[in-house]
Amino acid sequence: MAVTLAEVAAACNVSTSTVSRALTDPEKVNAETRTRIERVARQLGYAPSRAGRSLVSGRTDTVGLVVPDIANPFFPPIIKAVQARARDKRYAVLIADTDEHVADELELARGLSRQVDGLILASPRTAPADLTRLAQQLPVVFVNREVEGAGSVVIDENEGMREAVEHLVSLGHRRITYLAGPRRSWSNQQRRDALAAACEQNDVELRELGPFEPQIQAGMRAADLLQSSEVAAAIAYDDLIALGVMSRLTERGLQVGREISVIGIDDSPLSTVTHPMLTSIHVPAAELGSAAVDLLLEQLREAEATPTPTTVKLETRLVIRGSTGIPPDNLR
Amino acid sequence: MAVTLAEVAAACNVSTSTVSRALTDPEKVNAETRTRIERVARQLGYAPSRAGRSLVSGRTDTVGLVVPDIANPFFPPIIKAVQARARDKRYAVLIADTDEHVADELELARGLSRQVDGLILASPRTAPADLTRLAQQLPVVFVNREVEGAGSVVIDENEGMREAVEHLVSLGHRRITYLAGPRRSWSNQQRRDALAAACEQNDVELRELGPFEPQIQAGMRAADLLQSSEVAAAIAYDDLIALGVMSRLTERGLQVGREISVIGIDDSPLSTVTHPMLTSIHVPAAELGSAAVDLLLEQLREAEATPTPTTVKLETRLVIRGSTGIPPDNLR
DNA sequence: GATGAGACTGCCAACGTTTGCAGCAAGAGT
DNA sequence: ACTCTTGCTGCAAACGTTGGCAGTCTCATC
Repeated sequence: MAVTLAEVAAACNVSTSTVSRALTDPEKVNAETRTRIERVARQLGYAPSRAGRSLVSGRTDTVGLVVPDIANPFFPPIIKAVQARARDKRYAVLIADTDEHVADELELARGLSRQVDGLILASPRTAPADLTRLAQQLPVVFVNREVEGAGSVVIDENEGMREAVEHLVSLGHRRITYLAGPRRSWSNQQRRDALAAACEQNDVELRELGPFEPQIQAGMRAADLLQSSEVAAAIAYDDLIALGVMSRLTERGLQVGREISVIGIDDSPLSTVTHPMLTSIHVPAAELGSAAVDLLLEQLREAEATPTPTTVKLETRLVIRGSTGIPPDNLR
Repeated sequence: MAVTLAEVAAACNVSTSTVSRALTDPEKVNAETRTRIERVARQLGYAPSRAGRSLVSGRTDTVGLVVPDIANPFFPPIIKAVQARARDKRYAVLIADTDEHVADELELARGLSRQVDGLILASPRTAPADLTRLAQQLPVVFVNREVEGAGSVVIDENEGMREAVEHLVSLGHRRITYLAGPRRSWSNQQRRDALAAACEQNDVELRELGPFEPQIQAGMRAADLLQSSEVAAAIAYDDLIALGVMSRLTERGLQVGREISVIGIDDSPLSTVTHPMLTSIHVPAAELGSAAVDLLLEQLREAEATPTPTTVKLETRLVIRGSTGIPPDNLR
């Protein structure tokens, strides 16, 4: 079917080994034969069989990527960055979507682990022990989560949160509601802690509603709860929740950015489609993705040597748009 | 490293062939030995090597999926459906994103073609001849595009467009502007034709602006052009353009749904986050994805026999929300 | 002219799986 | 007692690639 080394070899009157070397280890073979082989190979449309190669090398030149929800606009930029970086390094990417189903996460990762050299898990919600065990079986890099004994790329929410709280305070807010993400989510913990610290420091009262799934629908539900409270400023676990909140509040006749302020996290492309546009804490999604690939490939290179579990931390910052403003007098 | 057939065989005192048969062709081996082998295999955590298997079978049990832009909310539902259906059938999915870069499309597809059994190309913009040639080299199914000699899954925009035009007419509109998609896009042609036919039938004047890339930014640009025209109703090539239009118009103080009506196509999840919510022509994205997989696997089964290039056509319908309304008196 | 070095190249085994063929034992039919 | 079937199992080849090892040839050196 496809052109094999043997056919190229026959056409050149050399052995398969020579052809193999000519194409992968150019300086090991006579310049003249090499160019001849290269020409014939190109002419015949030769492409190495990945199966044959990986059988002997033990590698697959493929990395796996597990995300909770491709439809969540936070992830596509990460996915794109992962693919781009992987492609640069001649790796293919297998993607699995768990559909926010925590139970499938580990199963999908295990399934993938048979056909990849390493794994990138984005925002996993599986129990720490299981993740550590997984990381012992093959190189794994976690995005948005720190795991014992494995590499990870995380964001530091503190700066962004501090800016967000200071922004609200400067507008006159003294009370903030946190619209929490999934209960067992690692990044929900991080964000909540960062927000609590920032509130403490600025003498702001912090309340909490939730948990909510990172979906627009959940945000709409959150809006109703929020509206019946006495708080005029909300910071949501992510943009989707924030957008759901905005959508629902607007629908109910409230003016977001005047009567109530909403801040999201992720600064996804969607932040700019609503009116008013969503004030959001920017997360460097693309960097998250490419850093994860770099870290993973590093681990692959070191192989069995020292796994050196590194954590890369990326900064966040507030992007102010129209969804935040001065609170009404009665809620200052 | 990983557990192999040979190890299981040794542990069971049988040959590798027997183990292989026991696990893939159960009725070919004695019931007793089979259960013993199955037990040991599970115990040892045996998992077949995909490389070994595909070397002899010639298959990879993987399908490729090429999309123009993961970040475009139209595609995630398709991707999810493809993955889900493929997983059911024990296939893995390799995804490639062309970033709307037409030139990369074919290159990515070719690269993928070496490691997959078949390919699904979503909304390709490559020239027909190249696509036909690609389809001759391996099984390919096209989504949102009909290609000579290859299977495809497309949508029939006619019904949805008819409903959209009738909806606008019933509100009092006599003029509609089409915000065109990319010039060489097959589905742009389809949509434009369907719209033209519907306008003709309803005695509506049709104008056109564009072309625009399917991105929110482009929609914003479209909004300014639209606003300076004398038309109070627009149907956009897709939801992203429509959302960009709405966002920009709202920003400039116009009331979408009153002073101007906007209709999108795709009915993506985003349609409900804006205010007013976007009236959109619903496209069955999930069905598009699973139908594509079904069609592709069918082609794989038939193998070299008869490629039988089938076209599956899915229906569209209008979903009325808040972005459409009665036109102002001076623009009736 | 013998020796050694160096540059290329070919042979062959190995990777893990599947599968056609042959072997074997046990039982059925004559 | 003989052959024939039937049911099960093992042998060995094949898939395409890589890489260690050894072989050949050329050329310089003494």
